[in-house]
Amino acid sequence: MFENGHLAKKYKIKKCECPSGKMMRFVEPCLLFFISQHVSYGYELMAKLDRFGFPKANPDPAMVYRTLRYLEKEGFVLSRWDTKGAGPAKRIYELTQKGLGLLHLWAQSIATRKKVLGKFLALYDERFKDKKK
Amino acid sequence: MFENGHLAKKYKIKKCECPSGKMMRFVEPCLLFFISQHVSYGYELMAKLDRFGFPKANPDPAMVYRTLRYLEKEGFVLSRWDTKGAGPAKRIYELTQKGLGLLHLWAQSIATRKKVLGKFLALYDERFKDKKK
DNA sequence: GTACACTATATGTATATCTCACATATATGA
DNA sequence: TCATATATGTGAGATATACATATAGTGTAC
Repeated sequence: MFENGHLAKKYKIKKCECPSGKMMRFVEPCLLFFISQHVSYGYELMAKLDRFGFPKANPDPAMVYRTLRYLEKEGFVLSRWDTKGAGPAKRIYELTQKGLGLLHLWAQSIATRKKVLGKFLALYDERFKDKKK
Repeated sequence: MFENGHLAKKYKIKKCECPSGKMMRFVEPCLLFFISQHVSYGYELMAKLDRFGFPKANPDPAMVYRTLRYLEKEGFVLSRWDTKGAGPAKRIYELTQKGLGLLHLWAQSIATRKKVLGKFLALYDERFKDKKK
């Protein structure tokens, strides 16, 4: 649903036309980054994703697990099973050199994107500076 | 293809794993913003999109025209045919109040996303500050 | 007078990505 | 034993993007 209910109400936008503002495949760099900090596994990584704007309440396991398997298939991460700890077995992921490279690529890509958003907001603010309450 | 060919080369990422960093449905706010500046039409709007990172060389008409028709269907813009000028008839679009509202919603959403990207980059820079050449 | 480039709008389809719902299994405590 | 928390996954459908193609008016160079 809307993040800004009052604006939606003001302009009579009833249906959720949801300007999501989400970035495509953004889980990927997030997972790579977390793994670069410390080896980890799906369930743990999933819980960390709210730091980057993913919904804390009900995170979606589908994207996380599928992305992790994809990253391993392509050689960006390696996994091994951990059956030592309590509870069900965990699939522990660690970053490869190639995965580190992909993270660096993502970082540059994200920096570029941030600049574009900054430009949009600058022009937007300039255009509507008088109309602000 | 890659925006950063040298990094891709360095880490031997051959296939285009393309971290696109693109935001979902980003054409929509761009079109709304341009129309908010001045009434316009598809072909002209398409040419302006490179200001927000869309490829200048071969822009994709499909997204532009389909988004414009969607925006009109939902009442965010109005259109009329302009047969006066030279060349084929243009479909001129103008913003409605509802469309202005959607633009404001988008702006807030984009500001939020920019913050998230900033946080990612801050943590990334902190993590890899020593490794920078 | 016609071939070509430029302007202008639009659709068709394949692929990529996301969302939602569901399925499975292990350990732990009531 | 039954609910709950942990843990990993898949399937189907919806949505978004990418790439290709279709149609047509206008100006101009030959």
